[in-house]
Amino acid sequence: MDPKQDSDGFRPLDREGLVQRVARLLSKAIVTGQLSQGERLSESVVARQLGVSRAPVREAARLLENSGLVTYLPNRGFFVRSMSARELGNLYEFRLVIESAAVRRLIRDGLGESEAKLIGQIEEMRRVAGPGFDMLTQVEADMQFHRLICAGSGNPKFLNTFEQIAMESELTIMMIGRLYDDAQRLAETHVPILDALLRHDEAEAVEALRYHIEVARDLVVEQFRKMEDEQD
Amino acid sequence: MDPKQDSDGFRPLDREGLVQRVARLLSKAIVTGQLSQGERLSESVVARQLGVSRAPVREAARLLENSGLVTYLPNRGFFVRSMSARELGNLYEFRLVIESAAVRRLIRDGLGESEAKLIGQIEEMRRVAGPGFDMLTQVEADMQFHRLICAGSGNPKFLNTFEQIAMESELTIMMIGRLYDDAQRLAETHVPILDALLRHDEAEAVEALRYHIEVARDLVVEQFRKMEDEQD
DNA sequence: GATTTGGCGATTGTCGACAATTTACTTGAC
DNA sequence: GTCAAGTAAATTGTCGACAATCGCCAAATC
Repeated sequence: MDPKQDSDGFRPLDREGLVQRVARLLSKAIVTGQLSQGERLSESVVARQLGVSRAPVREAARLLENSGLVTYLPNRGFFVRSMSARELGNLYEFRLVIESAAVRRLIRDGLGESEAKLIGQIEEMRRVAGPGFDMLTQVEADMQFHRLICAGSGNPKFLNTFEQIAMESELTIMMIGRLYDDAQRLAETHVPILDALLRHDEAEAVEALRYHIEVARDLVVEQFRKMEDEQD
Repeated sequence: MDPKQDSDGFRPLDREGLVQRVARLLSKAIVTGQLSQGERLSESVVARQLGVSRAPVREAARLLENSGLVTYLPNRGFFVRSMSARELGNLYEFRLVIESAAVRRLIRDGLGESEAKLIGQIEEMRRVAGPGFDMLTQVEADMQFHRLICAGSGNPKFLNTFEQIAMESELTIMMIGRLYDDAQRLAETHVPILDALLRHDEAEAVEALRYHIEVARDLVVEQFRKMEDEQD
């Protein structure tokens, strides 16, 4: 009997716990806007709706708190995270710091197998950039590119931190609603980053990353401010 | 087991939740080495020892997981985090990235009330640097200086991220055991950081921070490697 | 004798109920 | 009519119990 090859595809069992399933449902509901920001997340209500007890719901909510999707107030409960324009700016500043560091290490250590992955991800982004694909798909393809950078950096802390704020970033983008028109253009601003990475040009890669993130930030913040004005 | 440990310098807020109290006790037990690394944290045992049920213990452990003090394996439970020399290096690299960014923003926005706090913290570090103070006090005074930098940066994400890895840093330092001899010297390497901050010299402040963190890293890693060799 | 398989003990996963706390409402006084 | 206090409803905080799962060890098989 030869044991199962533990190559790359080493996950035959999809048995994910109840907590993860609840967390995924909740996060999807939040990101897709089914739950509006500031809304209360009643443990009892969610538990009843999903047909489970409060315990796994509570743990799932705690997980989402780490991802910044919900906030928790003692003796008050969980609420869908609401973002101000200021917090949004802070989020993008933070992303720039983390990803810049990841880019530096990635270049210093050599890209390795990340090279092919990044190139492939650019292709993927172009593929889903056109109409016919929903925004969630486009956003996730975008995030995946940045995730690959952090994953390849060699320091797991960069990836961990990125994962924590990735959901938050998705949330803000989905909140905006229609970044759709600019999906194609935004996708192309990833190319200079990749080019610089392939040339092992550290300064240029960081600069391209800075430009890309600041463009995205300005786009999001601008739309966000418009929405705020409309609601006032 | 000691009945009461009310002697720590925190506010005895009765309004503090049971979860936080458990989390604090556990983290203290881990940092002070009462719980050795790799050791299992049985929910039932901890709950029985503290006279509470498993629910708050479980939540507290989840909190500690975010701080990197324990790791969680599905259907297996919680274990006290064990660190390799490699992870330790990654931790300090990460700290350098976060704190450098915080320093830059701190200078750009102006120090404000952080100035007095930082100066006062240097005094505090000198006060507890000598003999007669236990290492935990010295380490916490050190961490508080860095915490103040992140707190004053204007971007709460820097502080949040710092808090997540602060415990982890304390853990590694306490693991080493006796950084004691160098407490005085290490304390003084904070001074150049403060000086540069007061002069609003961004480049110099970052450089001083880099030097300080790398000195600390080398000290810890070196001692850590010695310990590893002894155990082999 | 080595490997597999079945059962046993222990631990985590989940649940429903009760206690503590907060919020909203009602009632009363000014 | 407004504000305050008291009370009731709803929600979170905590608990003990039961079910599902994992690791270990002995027995059985080749």
